[in-house]
Amino acid sequence: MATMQAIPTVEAAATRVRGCCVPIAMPLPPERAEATAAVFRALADPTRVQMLRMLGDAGTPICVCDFTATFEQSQPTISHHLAKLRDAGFVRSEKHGIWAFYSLREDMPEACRQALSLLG
Amino acid sequence: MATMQAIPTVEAAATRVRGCCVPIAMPLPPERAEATAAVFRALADPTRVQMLRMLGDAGTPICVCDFTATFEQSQPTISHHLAKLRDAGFVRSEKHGIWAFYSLREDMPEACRQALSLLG
DNA sequence: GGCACGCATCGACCAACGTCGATGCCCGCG
DNA sequence: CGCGGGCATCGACGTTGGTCGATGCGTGCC
Repeated sequence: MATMQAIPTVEAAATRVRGCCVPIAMPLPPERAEATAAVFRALADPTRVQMLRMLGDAGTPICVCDFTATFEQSQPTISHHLAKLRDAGFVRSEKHGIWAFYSLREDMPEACRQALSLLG
Repeated sequence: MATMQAIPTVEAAATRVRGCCVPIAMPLPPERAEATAAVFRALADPTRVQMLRMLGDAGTPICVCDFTATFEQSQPTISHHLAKLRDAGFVRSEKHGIWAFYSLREDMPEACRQALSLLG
């Protein structure tokens, strides 16, 4: 079945002899490629991956102080990661008195929602 | 249905008065979170996003010289991006004479395969 | 056998990122 | 009204990542 794999390769190599270095049409408009990369960039850190999984598992907003108690990182760093997730469109924050709670955005961008589904 | 959303928030805030700063159990083992982040890190660049889409659309191996002719980046930079995709498990390379062809790995890691499906 | 070509690797540079301590702001409480 | 606590912001630092020019390696061709 997989023996068909090698054929187009050699085929292509032969074709190259007179058709090399041909520019390829961009599959995505530049802004779209950048936006897609930005979503992935927000997930390119293990701490943020864990945070999103926690929010998904909990189903309820989570207090920043709980995150601070969970990870072995400083409070500013925790705030930094949460801000990244918020800027990327994954979460929103609401303040209740002294505390700030973060939760998954129910109106999350579609790209974020799909990426979320394959965390882990 | 979604009206239940606001309740646990205030509820949680009230609970916090005596249950604050409680560590959360890690949803993922650290290595797994790091591995997941690594996959996303490979996709955290618009050029690499375009490259993977091109490989998926083409269905056949693509020559490095074509990538070089496509993007407005130097040849070493193109090589660099392709190496990142190869190290992450997305693509493989084979040389035919002078040319090097890259193609999507048919035995791609599951995490990569899933991530590929939501490119764009 | 030397030459030209395609590609990978190297070294350097700058920007972006993760991390921290210090600081400032806002809220609830005495 | 001042005080303490939770969180965001700021400034600084080291590390990583994207980019390039220069170089090296292997291959096909004259």
